[in-house]
Amino acid sequence: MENKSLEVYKLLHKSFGQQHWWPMGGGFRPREWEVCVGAILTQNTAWTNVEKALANLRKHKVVTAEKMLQAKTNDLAIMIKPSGYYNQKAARLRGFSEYVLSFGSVQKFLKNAGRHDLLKVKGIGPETADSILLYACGKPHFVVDAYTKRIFARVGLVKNNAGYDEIQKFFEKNMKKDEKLYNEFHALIVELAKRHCKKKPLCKSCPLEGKCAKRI
DNA sequence: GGCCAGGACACCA
DNA sequence: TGGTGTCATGGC
Repeated sequence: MENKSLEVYKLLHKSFGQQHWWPMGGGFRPREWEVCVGAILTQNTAWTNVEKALANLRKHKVVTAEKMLQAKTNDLAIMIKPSGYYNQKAARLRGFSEYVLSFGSVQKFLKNAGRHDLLKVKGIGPETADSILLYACGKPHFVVDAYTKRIFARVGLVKNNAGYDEIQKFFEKNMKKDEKLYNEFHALIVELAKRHCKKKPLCKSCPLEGKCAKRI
């Protein structure tokens, strides 16, 4: 069978080039812990707002799971306020920190984390879990976000009403389980969505030949 | 001033 | 099991 998902990957990669997303990236390589925090803070939130929240956490030196548990939930909420849903996310960050430290250390968590148990942590859904497993733990879990659903439904590779697991299975079945490939693919999908949104459609220069036009 | 952004969860029928 | 409301800031 012709591998359509890989074909889309190649088209995007050819058009946009290497994305250098964390933690593989070029200049700035955040520590794995910050990748986990970013995955939680970016829930339904623009990344520019997440960066402001991360900068506040660095400014107050709340840069480890231990520090996050030591901080008061209210103080944590104020630090992450720019990322929105701050009360909810402050509680989620503390709950996640507690879970991570139950492994003994962040390094042990990164090595031994499993999707099934991660999903039991309050505030960690499928996308956040897979983002953490892929970008922090370096394990080959394909991340399915809202862009992935819209784009691949539009080009006709997944059903409009397909659920998270179904879409993830589509990619993981059709491509080799490769952490670097999944990392780059997800980054390219986000890049396509950024460049080709309702306000500034790429139209003629869209790598998917306009099939994903209108709104991604 | 409205819409949207790299979701998840509680609640209800 | 699926649909709906809620959480909330900042950029355009």
